[in-house]
Amino acid sequence: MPSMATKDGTRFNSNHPQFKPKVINGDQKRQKIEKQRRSLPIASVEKRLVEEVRKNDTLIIVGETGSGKTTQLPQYLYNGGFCHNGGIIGITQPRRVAAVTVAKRVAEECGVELGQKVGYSIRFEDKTSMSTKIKYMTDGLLLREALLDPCLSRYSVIVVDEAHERTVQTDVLLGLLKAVQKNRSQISNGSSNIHDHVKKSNNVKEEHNEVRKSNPFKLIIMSASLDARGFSEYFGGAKAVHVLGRQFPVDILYTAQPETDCLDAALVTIFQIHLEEGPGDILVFLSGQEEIESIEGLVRENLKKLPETNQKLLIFPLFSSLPSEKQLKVFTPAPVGFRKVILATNIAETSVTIPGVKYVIDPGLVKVRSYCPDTGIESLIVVKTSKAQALQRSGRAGREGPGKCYRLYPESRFEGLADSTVPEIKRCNLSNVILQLSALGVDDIIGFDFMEKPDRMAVIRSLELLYLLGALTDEKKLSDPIGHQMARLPLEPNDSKALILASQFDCLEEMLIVVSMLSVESIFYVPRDKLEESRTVIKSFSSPEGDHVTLVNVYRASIEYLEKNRTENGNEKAEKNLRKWCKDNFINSRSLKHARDIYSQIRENVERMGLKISSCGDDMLQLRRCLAASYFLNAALKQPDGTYRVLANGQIAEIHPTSVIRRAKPEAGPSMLCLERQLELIQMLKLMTGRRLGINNPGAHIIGFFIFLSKEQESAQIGGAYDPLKLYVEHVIMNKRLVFSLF
DNA sequence: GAGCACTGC
Repeated sequence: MPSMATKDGTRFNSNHPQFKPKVINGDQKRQKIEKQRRSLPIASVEKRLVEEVRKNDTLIIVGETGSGKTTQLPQYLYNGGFCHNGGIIGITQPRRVAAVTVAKRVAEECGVELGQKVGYSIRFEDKTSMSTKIKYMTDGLLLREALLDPCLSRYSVIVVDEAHERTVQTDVLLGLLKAVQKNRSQISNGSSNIHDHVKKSNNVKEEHNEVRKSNPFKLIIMSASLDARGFSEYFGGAKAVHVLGRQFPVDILYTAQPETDCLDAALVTIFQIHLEEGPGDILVFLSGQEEIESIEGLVRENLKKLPETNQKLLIFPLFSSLPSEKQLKVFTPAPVGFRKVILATNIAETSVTIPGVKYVIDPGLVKVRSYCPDTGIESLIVVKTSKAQALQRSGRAGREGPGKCYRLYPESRFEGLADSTVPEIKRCNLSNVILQLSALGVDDIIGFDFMEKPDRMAVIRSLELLYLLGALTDEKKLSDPIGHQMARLPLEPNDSKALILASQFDCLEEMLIVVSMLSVESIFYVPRDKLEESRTVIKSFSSPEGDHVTLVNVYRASIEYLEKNRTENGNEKAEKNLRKWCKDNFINSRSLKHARDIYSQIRENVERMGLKISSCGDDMLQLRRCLAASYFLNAALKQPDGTYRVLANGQIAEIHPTSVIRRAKPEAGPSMLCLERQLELIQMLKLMTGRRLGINNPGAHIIGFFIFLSKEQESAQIGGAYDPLKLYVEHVIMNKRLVFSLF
């Protein structure tokens, strides 16, 4: 009889009819939950943990997977009286789904309605109320809250969960929390010297929360990595406690020799497991969509060559841009006698947990974002994983029972890997971080107390951009009103600036669409086998004015479809039909929905700021000018040989093959636009060193990543006080001066 | 004619 162990250790027979789940009454349910709670590893140290928090203002908790720290600790603290005096417990998560699912679970455990004592708050969704005491949220959201209330005066405890992931948001938050803690302890000691900015921006709340603020502020950092030293040192030698986890043992296997062809090695290993090992699904970690799709083809091909009885292997690709309905398929259990193989990116490392996985194949590579401060370009590169990451991957095989992990490299290579992944803050563009910190009153970014300092040149680059966008003054303070407005918008600085400009040039309605669409993952999704068909469909949206206007067309078309459908079929049906419409038009409906959410949020933001919202109808000239003015650093010149050269750094650029202006290669004619992100990729490939470009290149066409102007237009009177061409050329010159003075 | 890892406000 096959039997399975449930999470709480009870055993049940999965096939026997009498064990089908019965409707259980409330009391039984409570008892079951209580039993589960008590069986968690962390339960045995509840008293000690509460005591440690009472004794220490900052505590590091290292809890392995399955310890129950995320759901239990906040409840222990609540019961331990940490919400007295009206303060609340905030727990931050790097991901939205985690905040939501954990909050739901804890509300259930507490036997309360979600949104009352226990709630969550994420972008677009706030399930909290006046009575909420335990609040789960994303770390980014807490950062936004800090802009309105820099002392975080509502909170008596903040728990930063998954701190080992070291996202940009976590790192900024840690620095901020450290400062808040210092400020609040000074206030409670009566020696207040809190920053002026904090006082000014918080006048009303200050009085309101005076009582609470005098309470000490407890800070708890939770990490899954075994090494707590870094966090402890950063927080002045804070105490660290360890909580055991609950994981099944995973056998680690290495190859004898280094593999030359990773894909081939992965392929061989898949079949080796499939043919020789017992039941259990296989999870393979790959670097990206391309790799996944090619290995998928190879597995299918090889499978056909096997005897029919051995062909019972089901293949599931899994990556973030895959439409949701295809992603969901990995959760359906394999039919009896079948085995699943999941070909996944990093998404399966933390974000998605797939039941049934017993075997993990880890080629030891990962695609990461990297940032080159010299060129200011972000790109994606494939690098070796860290030890911590390899550990995280192998752990995916031991969720439900003992498992095996096949590392496709020799053990000696493992020893040579970095202990942990380089924190994101050291490999990304910092302009948004700096904007946020400036809004919090931090003027000296280089001196800010980061756990790990970002590259100095990267800071300078980003300061430069913000200065050129008009967000910072000469004194590196946030400018009024532009800087303050930009900091309030949840967008990239360039996009925020585009909105502000658009409000002055009567095209804010359209710019709202553009920045919303630019904020989401790629809007078109084309399956490999439908390449030809997609081309004609997508063409129906494309505008000779460029990719931005094309995005406006897509958005408008979808809204028009939705609204017409709504009046005929009602809201729910209309949304359903829209998803079908998206599929027919090769649009990723998840991305479109996301864009619509962002649109409404940003629209509300700009309304509150008092920006004028008007539409330019079908005349997109001003819209393009505003884009050129905000993305001026991407301005490039067309060379006589047909290539483009970026003015700000002299790099050779090319128009992306998916751009609607790829073919047009802008002749003299209307201005053209194309997608900045796509060009950045090409730009990266065509790096040019050395020679910097003269502005007065005869015969050259000025091109933005966003705007093309022919020679004729360049000399023509653009008129009015607003001249985008002049504007960005001036800016570029200014930028060059700045850059050179820094070298 | 080429390709975007994963999050987040």
